[in-house]
This record gives sequence, C-alpha cells and structure tokens, in this order.
Amino acid sequence: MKKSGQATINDVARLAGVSKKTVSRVINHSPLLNEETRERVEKVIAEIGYVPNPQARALALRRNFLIGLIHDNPNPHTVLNVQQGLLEVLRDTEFELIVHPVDRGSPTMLDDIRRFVERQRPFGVMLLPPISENDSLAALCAEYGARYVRMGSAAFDDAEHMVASNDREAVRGAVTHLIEAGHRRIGLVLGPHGFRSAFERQQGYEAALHDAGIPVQRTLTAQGDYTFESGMRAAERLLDLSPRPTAVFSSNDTMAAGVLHTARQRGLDIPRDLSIVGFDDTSIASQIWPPLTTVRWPIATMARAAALKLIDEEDADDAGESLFVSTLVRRASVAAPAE
Amino acid sequence: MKKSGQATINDVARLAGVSKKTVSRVINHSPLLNEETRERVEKVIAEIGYVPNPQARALALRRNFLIGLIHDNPNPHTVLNVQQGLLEVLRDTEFELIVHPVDRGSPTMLDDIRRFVERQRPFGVMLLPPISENDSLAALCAEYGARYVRMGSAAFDDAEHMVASNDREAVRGAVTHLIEAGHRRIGLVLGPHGFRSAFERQQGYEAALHDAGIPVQRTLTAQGDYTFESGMRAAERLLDLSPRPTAVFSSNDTMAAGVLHTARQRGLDIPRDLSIVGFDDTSIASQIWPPLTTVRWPIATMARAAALKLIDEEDADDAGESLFVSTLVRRASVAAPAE
DNA sequence: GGCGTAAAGGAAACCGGTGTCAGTGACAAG
DNA sequence: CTTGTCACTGACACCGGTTTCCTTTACGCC
Repeated sequence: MKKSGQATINDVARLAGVSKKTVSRVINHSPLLNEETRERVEKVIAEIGYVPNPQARALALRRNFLIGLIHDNPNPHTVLNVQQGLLEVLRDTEFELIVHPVDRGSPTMLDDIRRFVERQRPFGVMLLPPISENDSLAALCAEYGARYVRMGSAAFDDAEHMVASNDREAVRGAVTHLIEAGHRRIGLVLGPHGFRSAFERQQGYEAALHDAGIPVQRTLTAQGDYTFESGMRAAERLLDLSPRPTAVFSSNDTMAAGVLHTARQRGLDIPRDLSIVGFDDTSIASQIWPPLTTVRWPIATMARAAALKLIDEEDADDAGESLFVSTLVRRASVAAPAE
Repeated sequence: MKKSGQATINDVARLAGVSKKTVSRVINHSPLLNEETRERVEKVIAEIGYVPNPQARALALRRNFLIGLIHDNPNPHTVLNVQQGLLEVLRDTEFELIVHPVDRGSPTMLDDIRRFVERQRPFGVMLLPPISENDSLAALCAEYGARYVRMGSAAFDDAEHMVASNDREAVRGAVTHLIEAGHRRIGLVLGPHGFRSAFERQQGYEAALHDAGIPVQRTLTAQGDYTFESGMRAAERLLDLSPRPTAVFSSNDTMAAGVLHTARQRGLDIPRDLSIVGFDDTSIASQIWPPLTTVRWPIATMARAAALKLIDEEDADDAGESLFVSTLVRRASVAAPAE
C-alpha cells in the first residue's frame, strides 16, 4: 500500500489479520494450519503479489539455495551442456545457478575459488574437468560445508561426489572399431599432459591395441593440447611417418578436425587414405566433411545426475548413478584401410 | 571459538573490543575512524578469517549484488563469450552472475522470467538475442527495478540499455566483398522469421546489391533457421537454380557450414564453384575446410561494456559505448567466380 | 575554567524472514 | 466441574549485517 517496494511478510500478516509466523507457515506448507486461515492468507498473498525475499530467508535458515558451477573448460559445448543439464533439474526448485569460470594457469586460481566459496557459501558446488581433478578443490568445498560433485573421465571420488564417464572403455571400443575395420597402424593424438581425460583415453587406446595383439609404438603417439592447431601439428608429425598410419584416434573432436585439415592439405582423401575417430561429439563432428566418427558422452545426463546429488534431501546412501556410459557414433570418417 | 560455523561481525566486535558498528565501518572503509582502531579490527578480521555474509548484507542494504543473464540462445559460442565478457568485469566486484536460460517457444517463458526477476530481484539483468528483442521483457525488468541491458544486432533501445552490433553495415560490407570479387548472382540464406538479426542481415545484403546496381531477386533468397540442417536445405534450393548462384551469403556460420556440406555433396569445389560468406566467426568457421570468410562481431567486448552499464555508479549520461563494429574475416571460402 | 565543536564509537532499531515456546479454545475423559 | 489432549496460532528472539541517533572524549579558544 504505502510502500512502493516489494511487499513483505509483514504486509501480508497485517492485511490477513494474522501473525508473521502464520504467513510463514502458509508459505512453507506447514500441515498444522486451519484450512480457512490458509486460504485467507493465500488470497492476500495473491492479491498483493507477495514473494518471499530469498536473502532474508537464507539468513534466517542459515543456508542458501545457491549452486556454484566452477570450471575452467575451454570447450563451450561441454560447459553449456552442463549448464543446461543442471538447470533442467534446478528449474523446478528454489535453487539458482551461479557460474564461476576460473583461469587455469593463473597462479591465483585457487585463491579465486576460495574467495568465491568463502563469500557465497554455496549450498553445492559442481566442479568440471579438468579442475575437478584437483583434490584440494574438493577439500576446499568440504571445508566450507558445501556439497560438491566432481565431473570426470573416470571415477576418482566416492559415488556421492562423482559423476564419471568411462573414457577408457569408450576409447577402447572406438579403437577396437578401427581395428575391426582392418587398421593396424593407428596413430594417437594425445590430450594435454596432466589431464586425467588425456590419460584415460590413452589407456583406452593402448588397451585396444593390446587386446588385438598389436604392439604400442611410441612414434605413433603425438602430443596435443585439445586445440585445433595442436591437432594440425600432431597430424603433420604422424603423416610424415613411413609407413604412414592408416587411422588416427584423436583425444577430442577439435584436434580431430585439425588432423582432418592437415590431411586434406596434403591431398589425402578421408576416409580412404586415413580414417579418423574423435571424442566428444561436439557440433563440429557432424558439421565437418566428412562427418566424424566419434565418442559421445552423456554430458547433460551426467549434469542432471550431479544436480540431483547436490540438492537431494537424503544424502549419502542412495547417491544415484555415478558412472555413465558413452557411445560410439559412427559417421563417415572411418573406412577400411586402402591397401 | 565456540561456534563451528562462519565467523560473524559479532565475533569480530567482541574479540576486538568494539561495537558491531565499528566493525561495519572498517569493512565499508568509512573515513571517520581512528587509524589505530581500524588496524586492531583488521587484525582480528584477518586472524579469524571473517568474511561478511552477503545475504545479511543484501537484507540490510535492501539491494543485492546479483546480475542475471537471461537468454535463449542455441549458440554456445555466443553464450559463453558473453559470460566470459561479463565475468571479466564482475570478477573484481562483489557481483555474482546468475545464469537463467529459458526455453523460447515454451508458452510459460515469460512467466518463467517473471518468476526469476520477482524472486531474485537481481540488481541488473543482461538480455541476449533473440529474446532481448522482446520489449515486454525489458519492461518487466524495469517494473521490478532491475537495471537491464539488451544485446542486439541493431540499436533498438537507449544507449543506456543497449549494446548493439551493426549487422546491417557488416553484412553490407561482406556482400560488397563478394561483389568486388566479381560475383553478381549471390544467394542469401536468411535467418529465422521474426529475428531482428535475420532482418538486419537481409537488409545489409539487399543494401549491398543495391549499391552495386544489382537487382534483388527473391529466388536467390532461401529461408533458414540458423541450424546446420536448414543451411543444407537452403543450399539444395539455391543450387538447384539455373543459372546457379556463384556465391552465397549465409546469415550465420552454422548454416554456412550446411551450405558447404551440401555443395560438396554435389561435387562442387569451394571456393572455385561457389564462394561462401558466413556470420559470427564461431570456431567452426576456422576449423572447417575451406576456412570460412565470415563476419566477426565483438561479443566479449560488448558483454564487458554491458556489464559496466549494469554496475556503474553514475547512471544515465555517460553510458559508455553502445554501438560496436564488426569486422570481415577473410579466409579461403571466397574466390572470383569461375565464369 | 567554561564552552563550543568535531571526531570517534556505542545502543538500539531495523531489514524480512524462521525457530522456540507458550497460550488459546474446543472437546473428550475422569 | 476439572483436567488433559489436540489443533491451531501468536509473541518474541534471532539470523548478520546497516542505519539512526546519541554519548563520550579531546581539543581549541575566549
């Protein structure tokens, strides 16, 4: 009425002729409330358009409804899919998502994250790879009483704190697919040093070769760092080899696109002269020519599961699924070797 | 000491032997404070690691420090660049970014946004295209006392509320580039109906033709919806034309990739048989073969400017820049027509 | 010495909610 | 009629900050 700003619980109480507390009971669906009273209060609430103030609520409850998404991930595809998955779950709750990208490499990164957690005291925190692999980050979250879930390419924490894909198995399957197509000289474009995903994918590659009794040759492995340019450089090294590999597994799609680029520059026909398999199934995989055979991991599904772990009432125990399977998406970048 | 939770202003006051208010003065850098007292309080703050509770602060100040990012943008590249730009500015402030994607097409979209603004009462709101073009959204923000800035492909609001690229001019330049290369039959892949960006880009295309005295032919325009598939379909239509266009301007890169895809399926050589220009300079533009000539708009710069408009003290007046120029990035997808 | 003034800082109220606990009235049992 | 129980509701303190207003102290000046 007189106040121009937001209606408060006091306004509702006064207009409905009840106490604040009763209004609070209505808002929180307390069961011990006279139906008549409830209706009267609800009517007033609707009339004046009262909406509880989340800050005041947070203060009184000594908890808030914020979920932090901390990441240092250069891949928009991944980040956005995670956001989408999280928000699908949070949409119908009173939780809000606060995004907090950080700068890997920056020496202040950890302080940066600490400041964030210290100040906001988020109820839950979602950690994306690669920084999710940092154990001290998880410890930091726990220290400040925040629930956390880490996303990663392998299970490196309890189910309660983890949503993991099984990159090793997925890559093993992908490389086996190449072997079954007849390839024996298969190059590997490795991900950046120190990344768990890079390691897992390498292990999967080696496991597949091992399964098939093919010796692992160091020369067939080229270092990359998940960027397009590094994929190009890696391809240059691999394609200089003699004999040339007839197929390449690239640890992500972006580098695979780089490999494709270099191969084409050298006049090679894909997949006739070189089969390529990527990882991630980002949009480029299906939009490039030829469309890329690649591994798809269920990002949004994992994010949804993570959101549930973060906000679910009954903690511990039934923490829901934590290991997710990836699938090989077969497109046109793989064929039998020319021979 | 006794409390295991967060240290509060009361703890600091007690340990420093001053009142809450004095601690508050220290935190807020009040000038009328004895240097000695300030130091004593600061020492205690550092010792017990006191951090003010943002919720309590928000309640007392009757304002919060939240910036909402509302969007319904299917393009991860754009969204993530915007986030990055915003956060670059917000990083050194006490503001936090809450992301709130919504579902275009959903009939509850407006309610959804209203609920968000009503509940959180964010200090500022950033609206991304295409929903930024919706005037009632801007009105809604204003209604709830939130500052807002709209991002768009043309200036459709005051400088204070707008960061705009000038798509029309940018496309005019891009198409002129094609004309100067010798093309006269230039196809247009249009963006989705009702999108301001689609309209602006179309206008730019027509302006360029007009400048060169080339009549605009309706048959050379194919409808698209910014997706890869729609680009493919549009290309099918355009490439069926006889005489065939020698060049195509696509209203975004994703559709341009679709055009490229279809053209290649038909055995056309790019750019010899068909020149292509895109828009956005997303990562696919440089990773596809051949690399795409495209228009780059300064997303992150615009987002930074928007963040400043949202949080700057001195409102109105010097609202900072609000119109930003795009640049044509020349790559390998344009050549003279084959003749 | 008395007094005005300014600097420094404290007490209490307030922001908008929630928790605790006590109080009310209706009704059944003793 | 008293008592106990139950369903419902309100008074009041509290969450952790800020604001308002007032008091205390120090100091300069006549």
